[in-house]
Amino acid sequence: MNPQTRPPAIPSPEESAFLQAYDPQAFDRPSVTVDVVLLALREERLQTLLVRRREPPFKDQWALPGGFLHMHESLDEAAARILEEKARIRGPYLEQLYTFGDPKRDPRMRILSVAYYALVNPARFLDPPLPSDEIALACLRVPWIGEQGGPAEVRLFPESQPLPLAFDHAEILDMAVQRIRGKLDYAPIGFELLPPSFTLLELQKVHETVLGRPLNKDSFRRRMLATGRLEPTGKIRQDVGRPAALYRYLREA
Amino acid sequence: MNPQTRPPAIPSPEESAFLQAYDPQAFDRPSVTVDVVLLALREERLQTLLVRRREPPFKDQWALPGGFLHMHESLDEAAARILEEKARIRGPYLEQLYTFGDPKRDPRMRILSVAYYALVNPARFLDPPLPSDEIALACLRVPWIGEQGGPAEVRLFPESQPLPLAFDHAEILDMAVQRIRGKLDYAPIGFELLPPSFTLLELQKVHETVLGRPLNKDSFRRRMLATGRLEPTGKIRQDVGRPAALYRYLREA
DNA sequence: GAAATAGTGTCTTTAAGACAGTATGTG
DNA sequence: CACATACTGTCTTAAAGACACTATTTC
Repeated sequence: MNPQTRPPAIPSPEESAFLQAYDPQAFDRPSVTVDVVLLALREERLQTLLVRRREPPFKDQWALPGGFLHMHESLDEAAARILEEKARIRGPYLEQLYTFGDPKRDPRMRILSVAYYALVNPARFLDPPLPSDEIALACLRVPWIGEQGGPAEVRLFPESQPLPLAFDHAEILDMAVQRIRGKLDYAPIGFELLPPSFTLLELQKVHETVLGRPLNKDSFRRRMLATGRLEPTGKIRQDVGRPAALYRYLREA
Repeated sequence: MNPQTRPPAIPSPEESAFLQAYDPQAFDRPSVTVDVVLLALREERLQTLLVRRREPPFKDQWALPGGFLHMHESLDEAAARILEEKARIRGPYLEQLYTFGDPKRDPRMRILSVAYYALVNPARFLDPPLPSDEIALACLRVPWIGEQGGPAEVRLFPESQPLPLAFDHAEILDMAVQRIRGKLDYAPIGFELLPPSFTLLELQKVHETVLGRPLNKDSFRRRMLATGRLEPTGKIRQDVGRPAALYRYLREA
């Protein structure tokens, strides 16, 4: 990066004087929360982490894990903190999704939500047993395929009724699924939902579950191996049928 | 907001310890601005709208057009308002880009920037003549191809020196170019930079300028016509050489 | 007619899909 | 052995790229 095109680190004396006189409370401001769509794969289903609200509005309904942005932390740090607080997950794949700012999205007051989505291997957070009354990994059913929008449905158990979500969290969830589906086509992020080593068929099942449609096995193998980012670990998974080679994902180019 | 509930500006050592332990700023609010990367195409160059800052910080430097979010408007409305205020442009293609929230991105205080990008046909805003001292359509030069990141350089004239931008606006600009390049591959948004009717070669030149690389003419024509969203207007552009059919973009599926 | 751009037809190349056939484990 | 899954090879199909050729204008 060219330093010439970047702002100077130290303000001039003139600017320092201005900064001291500045009243940061001069204007009214919205509150800012960070909400996280955590996606994980369990039992061949896409699942998402929900927490039950203990206070109005939407008391006792389910919502995405979230919290207010602290003044000293970046947005990325806030998202990571919230995931660690609510689900004890550290260092997952985490990416900013969209910022939701409808003036009426929270009935109390003006609150922006900077939404993130996280992909995680569920083995990493089965430590505190789920589900409970407070927090649950809910099943996600997305009745549409491809990248177009559509309502995602969320259930506590595969056969129970769809849950209504608090605020505009259903919309946030929709966008998270839409985003990951679109991204899966050109970025091999499916492995983020798997343990460090996995077979090609496991990776394909991940893609199929996320995309909601079957994939051609031959071309999937070819495409994945052609990326050059899958390295055989040398080990073998013996399950049923012929043993399969285990691969590891190479993050560096 | 009641100022009494806020901590004093300069806490005593004892209070500092309290503040650190209990993080009272956790419920303080950041300011929120909306900044817009306006992209237009003039003279076969990608250009972006910049305004000169009249106040510190970064006084007299160029910045993206932006402003504080009003409490009654949505983020989309704020972006549209800012574009109309700064450049008198109404109803352009406008899409949220990313939210920038580094705690130190503004030296005054904590300010989030919800960034948008807009695509517009420059014929629509040559009404107030540009450039001036206050506002300019600056040339964009992006020395990298494809969708990977890289520093975008901005100049007032094609041959002048690159301008430093205020705050983290260079980073925002980088991401806007990255986003539109990625999107061009699967969404035919090039026509947003053109007048309502255009020839296929004009559309191809737009794609080439944005992507920074030449495209195959035959396959570009085929791909565009195969989308089924280009409708011949029946009219003809006579310029030099054989006249070309003019097309209009069909927004509905 | 020369130059320039528009548009068509077709061959080659490449990637995806389909599918047969072989390999190697389990019971 | 049957069965299940892993992997290879090859044929077909569809899209992209390359390129030759014709068409229609301006000069």
